[in-house]
Amino acid sequence: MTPNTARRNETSRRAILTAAFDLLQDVGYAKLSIEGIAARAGVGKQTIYRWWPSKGAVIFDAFLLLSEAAEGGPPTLPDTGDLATDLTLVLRATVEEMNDPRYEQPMRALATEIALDPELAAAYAQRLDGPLREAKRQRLRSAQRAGQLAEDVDLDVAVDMIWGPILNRWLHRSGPLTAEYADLVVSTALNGLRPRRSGE
Amino acid sequence: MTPNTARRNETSRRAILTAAFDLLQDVGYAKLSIEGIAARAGVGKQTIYRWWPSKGAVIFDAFLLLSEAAEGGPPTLPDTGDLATDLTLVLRATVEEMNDPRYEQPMRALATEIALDPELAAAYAQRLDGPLREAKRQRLRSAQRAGQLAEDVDLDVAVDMIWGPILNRWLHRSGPLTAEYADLVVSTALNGLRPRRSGE
Amino acid sequence: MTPNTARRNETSRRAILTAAFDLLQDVGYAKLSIEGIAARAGVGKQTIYRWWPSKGAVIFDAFLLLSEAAEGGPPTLPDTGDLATDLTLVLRATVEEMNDPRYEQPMRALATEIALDPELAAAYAQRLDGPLREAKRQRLRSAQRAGQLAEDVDLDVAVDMIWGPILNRWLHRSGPLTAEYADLVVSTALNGLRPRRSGE
Amino acid sequence: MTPNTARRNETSRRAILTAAFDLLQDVGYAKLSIEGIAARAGVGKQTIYRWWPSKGAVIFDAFLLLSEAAEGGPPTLPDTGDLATDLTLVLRATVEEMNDPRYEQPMRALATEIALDPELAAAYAQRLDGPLREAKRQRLRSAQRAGQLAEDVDLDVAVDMIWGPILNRWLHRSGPLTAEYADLVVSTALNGLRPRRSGE
DNA sequence: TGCTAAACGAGACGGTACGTCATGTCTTTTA
DNA sequence: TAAAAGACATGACGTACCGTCTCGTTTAGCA
Repeated sequence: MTPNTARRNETSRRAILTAAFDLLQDVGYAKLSIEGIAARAGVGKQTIYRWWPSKGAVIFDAFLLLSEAAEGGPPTLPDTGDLATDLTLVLRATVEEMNDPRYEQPMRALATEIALDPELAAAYAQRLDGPLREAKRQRLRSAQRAGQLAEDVDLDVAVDMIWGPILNRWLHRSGPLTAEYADLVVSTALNGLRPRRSGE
Repeated sequence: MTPNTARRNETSRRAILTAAFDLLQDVGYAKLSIEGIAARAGVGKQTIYRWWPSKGAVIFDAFLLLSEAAEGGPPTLPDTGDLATDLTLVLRATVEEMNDPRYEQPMRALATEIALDPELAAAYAQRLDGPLREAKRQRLRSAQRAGQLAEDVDLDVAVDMIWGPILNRWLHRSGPLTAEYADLVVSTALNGLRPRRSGE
Repeated sequence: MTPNTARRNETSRRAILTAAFDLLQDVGYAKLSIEGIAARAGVGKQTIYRWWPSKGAVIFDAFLLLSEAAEGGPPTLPDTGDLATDLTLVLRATVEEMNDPRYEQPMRALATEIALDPELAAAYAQRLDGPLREAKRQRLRSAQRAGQLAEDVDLDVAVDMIWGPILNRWLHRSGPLTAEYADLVVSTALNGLRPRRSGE
Repeated sequence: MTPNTARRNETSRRAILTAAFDLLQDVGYAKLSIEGIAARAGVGKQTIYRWWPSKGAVIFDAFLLLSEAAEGGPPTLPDTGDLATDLTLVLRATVEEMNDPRYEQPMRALATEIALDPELAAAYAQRLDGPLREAKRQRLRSAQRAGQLAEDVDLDVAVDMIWGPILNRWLHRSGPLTAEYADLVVSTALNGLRPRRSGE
C-alpha cells in the first residue's frame, strides 16, 4: 500500500521539501504548485506524487524536516520557578516568530491545510504539535506543583487559554500581534477575568 | 473605483451568493470554482468577475447576505445579570453552530480566505466580526459595571480569552469541541489559572 | 454534438493547421505533439482539443487546407489524346512530389494515420482522395472512348494498377522511386504482363 | 558494438516478442508501450532496451519469430503451370490473411513503422519481404519460360503490379478487399489495360 | 564445483506529453 | 443594452510512458 520506502532517494526528498518551503515564502500558498516545487527542486513531478498524497502533505513534511533539523531531543519550556516570567518569555518569542517574514507564509499555509484536511490535522496534532503541547503541559504541571497554578485546572484548557488567543489573533489578523499583547494575555489568563479579593 | 452599482441585477447577485454558499457545503472549499458558482447560479462568469475581485470576496459577501437575512438590528448577547450563565449559553450555541454540517465547510472556507488575504481580513474585522465583537465587549462592560469582571481587564483581551480557545480548537481540530469544553473555558477564563485564596 | 462552429476563430484555425504541417516537416510525425502544435501556433491546447478529436484529424485538415488553397475548381488530369503520354507526365510529377522533402514527412504522417484509423480513412477517401480519383477515372474513361483502353476494364482497378505500385514503393521504400520506374509502371500496366501477339 | 548475445535469455526474448504481438491485437499500435510489453512478458524494461533499439524493432522481430515458426525452408509459390490460376490462388489467400483480425492490427503496426523508419524498412526489405519477393519473382520467371509472361517485362515491376494494388487497398482502406477484387487484379495485370487485338 | 561477471526483475528517477479543468479576458448572441 | 453563453490564451492538474539508472538476485561460463 505505502510505497516501498527502501529505494527512496533521500536527496530528492530533501530538495522537494526545501523547495516547497522556499516557494511558500516567495510566492505564497495560493500560487504554490506541485509543478513549481518539482521545477525548483529539479525533480520529476511523479517523484512528488509517488511519495506524497497531497500538496498539504508536502508542506507538512517540510515543517517536519525543519523541526527535525532544529531540535536535539524533545522540546522543553524554560522553568525558572516563576511561571509568569517563563510564559511571558516564551510567548514573546512565539509572537516574534509569527511576525518573522521567513515563517509567516509557510505557517499560514500549514494552518490552512490543517483547517481544511482532517487527516492532516491528525498528523499535525500527533507529530508536530504533540511534543510541543506536551512540553507546555509539563511546564504547567510543574507550576501546579509549585503552587502557582490551581490544582483543579484542566491543563489542556490552560494551554488553550494561553496560546489560543495568540494564535487566533495571528491567523485572523484581528489585531496587532505585539509583545505587549502577549504580556497581557499571560497576566489575564493567570488572574482570570473575575475580580480578585486581594490584589495580584 | 467601485463599479456603478446602479444597474446591478439584484436577482443575479443573490443567486451567485446563494450558489457559492451551497457549493461550499456540497463540494468543499478546495473544489469551489468560479465556473461552478456561475453554472449553479445560472449566470455568466463575467457577471461574477464584474462585481467581485476574488473568490474570497464572493464567499465573504455570501456570509454578509446570510447575516443580513438573519438579523434585525445589531446583534446583542443575552444579559441575565449573571455573566457566567450568559457566556456558557452563548458558547454552547457557538459550539453547536461550528459542529453543524451546514455551516462547517463554509465557515472553514471563510476562515481560510481571511488567514491568507489581509484585505479580506480587514473587511471581515469591520463588517462581519465587528458588530459581534462589539456586542461581546458590551456584555463584558455590563459585567464590569455589575462587579463581575475586574476593572482593569482589557476587554479585547477578555474576548480573545473566551472565544479564542473555542475558535482555535475548531479550526485546528486540536481536540473534541463539546459543550463541556465550552463550559470549562468559561469557568477557567473567569477564575484564571492561579489558585484563588477563597473558593470560586 | 459537434461544437457550434459559429464562434470559431478562423485565425487560430489556420495557425494551428499551418503549424501542424510545418512541424511535420521539421520534427517528423513521431515527435509531433499537440503541445508543440499549440505552442508553434500561439494557441491554447484546449483550442485544438475543442475542434479536433485527434492528432490525425488535425493533420487531415492541414492537408485539406492545403488542397483548398492550391486548387481552383475540381482537379483534372491532362488529356492530350494520348493516354500513355499523359499518364507518364502525371506519374513523373507524382514521383517528384513524393521525393520533395517539403511533403514527404507530412504525407507519410497522413498515410500512417489513415492506415490506423478507419474513420479518418473514410474522411480521406471522401474529401481528399475522392475528387482526385474521380479525375483519374475520368481520364481513363476518355481513353476508353478513344479506343486506348479496353472496354471491359474496371476503371477502379485500372487506377489501382497504375498508382498503386508507385504509392506502395514510396510508402514501403521497397525500391528507388524514379521517373524511370514511373515510366515502366505505365507501359507495363497498359500492355499487361502477358505476351502480346503483335508489337506494342 | 552489438551486445554479447551469448548470455541472452531465450525465454525472455520469446516472451517479449509474443507479448508485443499479442498486445498489438489487443490494444492496437497507438496504445502499445514498452512498459506494457515488459509487464505482459513478465520482464524488466531494461531487458527490452538492452536488446532492441526501438519499439519498431521489437515488432519487426515479433514478425520474424512468427515467420520462422511458420516456415520450413524458403517460401515458394505454387506452380501448376498456369500462372493465372496460381496467382489467383495466392492472392485470395493473401486477401484472407489481411482480413484476419488476428493479423490485421499487427500488420498495420509493422507497415506504419516501416513507412516512418527507413532503417527498419531496409531490414524489412532484406529479412522479411526479401525471401517472399524472391519466390514471387521465381514464379514469374518460370511463367516467362513457359511463355505465359512477356520476355521484356521487368519482374520487379510485375510483382508490384500484382501485389501493389492489394496492399494499397488494404492499407488505405480505399475499397472492399475481396476475393473478387483479387481476381480482377490478376486478370487486369495479365491482360493490361490496352485493348487486345485478339481475345484473351 | 565454486567464483565472478552478466543478464535479469523490479522499479525509482528526471523528463515530456497527455487530455482535462479552471482562470480571467474577450466577443458574440439573445432577450 | 445588459447579461448569458462561451471561445480564447494560459497554466496547473494528475497520469502514462519514455529511456536511464541503480538495486538485489539468478544464472551461466570459466577456472
